[in-house]
Amino acid sequence: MASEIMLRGVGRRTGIALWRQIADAIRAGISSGLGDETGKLPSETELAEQFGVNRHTVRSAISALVNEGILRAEQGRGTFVISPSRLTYPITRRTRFSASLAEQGQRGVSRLISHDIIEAHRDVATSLDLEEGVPVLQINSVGTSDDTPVSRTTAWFDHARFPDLLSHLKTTNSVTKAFAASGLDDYVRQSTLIEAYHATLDDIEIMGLSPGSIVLVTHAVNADLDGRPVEYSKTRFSADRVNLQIELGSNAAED
Amino acid sequence: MASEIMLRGVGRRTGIALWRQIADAIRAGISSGLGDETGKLPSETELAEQFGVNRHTVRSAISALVNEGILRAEQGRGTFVISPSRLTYPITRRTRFSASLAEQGQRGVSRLISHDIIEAHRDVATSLDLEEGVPVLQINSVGTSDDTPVSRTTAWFDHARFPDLLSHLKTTNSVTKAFAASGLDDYVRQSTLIEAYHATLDDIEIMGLSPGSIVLVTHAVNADLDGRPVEYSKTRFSADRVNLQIELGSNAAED
DNA sequence: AGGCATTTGTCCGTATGTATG
DNA sequence: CCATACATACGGACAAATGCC
Repeated sequence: MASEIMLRGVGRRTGIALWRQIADAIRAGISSGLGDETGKLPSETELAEQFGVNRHTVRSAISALVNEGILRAEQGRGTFVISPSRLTYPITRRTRFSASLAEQGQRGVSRLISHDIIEAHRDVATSLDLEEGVPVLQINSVGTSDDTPVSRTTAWFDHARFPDLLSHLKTTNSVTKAFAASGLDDYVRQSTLIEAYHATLDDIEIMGLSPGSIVLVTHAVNADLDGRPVEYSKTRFSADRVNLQIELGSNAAED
Repeated sequence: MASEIMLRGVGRRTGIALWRQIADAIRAGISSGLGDETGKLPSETELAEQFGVNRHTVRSAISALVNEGILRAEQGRGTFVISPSRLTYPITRRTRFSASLAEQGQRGVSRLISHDIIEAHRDVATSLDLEEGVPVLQINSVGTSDDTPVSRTTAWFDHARFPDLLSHLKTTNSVTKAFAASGLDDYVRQSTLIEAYHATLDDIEIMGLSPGSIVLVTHAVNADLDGRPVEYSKTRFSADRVNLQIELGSNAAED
């Protein structure tokens, strides 16, 4: 079926090598159902025709994707898609990190990789409704689904209000449970801002992305039921591996 | 002030030319407050040092951004930022296209550029809860803020239910008013899916983007107050020009 | 006015990466 | 594998415009 979704979209003298443009197009096409039922891509010659380039150029693109672990090339048989599907990450008033990932990917986990007590600077202070310079707990974690890193998060918490949060985080490995152990039973998503940019070197290293790939960034504030912010987080999702699903709430008549 | 936000992040042999990586970094840095109060960038020599490249390479990057209309270079004086700010587009249960744009950019308009009656195929049919193959109205429009295109939308409507929608759209130039003229007084956002990918040639032409830049895509379903879908739309935002702001609704306890 | 530092603009040549056939 | 053409990146030198002393 669908194998001419991408067709054209490559240009020259753009500062982006043709082989990378084609690699990006194939990677994007895979999530929208490129490749037949067996996951077999069109032949190099066919792809070269579709994109209007030389077969060598297509080979460079495929070679890069094989290197990323997205494709597998078998001599005499063809080129095959390895991980065909894209994760859908829900954003709701009650978004819970680890739970959401686990629902779709079989083994979704969030792993704490570093932490620190720092002074809140502008963005963090305003988001958490604190004075600049007060101590906040900053944690970095990586979200994984089926052994593939799909996101990385930096989150900040008011250290004065939750002095023992870090130790709870380490034992429970869950923000929700750590909050509960700190006496906060429930919290809701207060605001979410979404932007997108090209992966930085850090993104590339930590999430195993390829240069030039896209990162979806959410800036989120969670608040307790009184509306006081308790967590500010910045999560970078690999746009090749996840979509964001916004749930604005019940769609019954609102009044 | 802030002029070393970007610092590093360029790599070689990646298939993406250094000048384009640097152009992307500068473009991204501008929205996070690069350049001093007067909008003056560091000199070409300084930038070259910061990025660890030759001055000529920085010049290529700047030249591309001047061409995009983002920077202005003046011999003997320096290089200056022209349009410093990024638009924030809100997504709520009651998102209204033209109104939202108009609030921030002074002159936000949505312009209809083409339309057609076509047969619904899979995505459209399932999103609108119709049978595949039934006639639907498809419209293409471009959203503009301050004479700069910031988004382009393709939207589909059930032709059987709203046979006169197109003529209403042409006269009112507003989906909300056209719905009202067709007897639908109110509607709410039912679902929103967000993804991101590299700009296609169409995106580049229609929105005046540069190759390799990023497009944020929202797939949205609007429904009447009985929950029946009335509009399915796919909007592509220039990620360099807009952020998406998610409003999940009141954050009082929900039960 | 002149002199000088700073900054962008233009030219040269050369090495390497990219793309074709 | 090979040869060829063009884009990219570097290094250096100098011109042109600006602003300040």
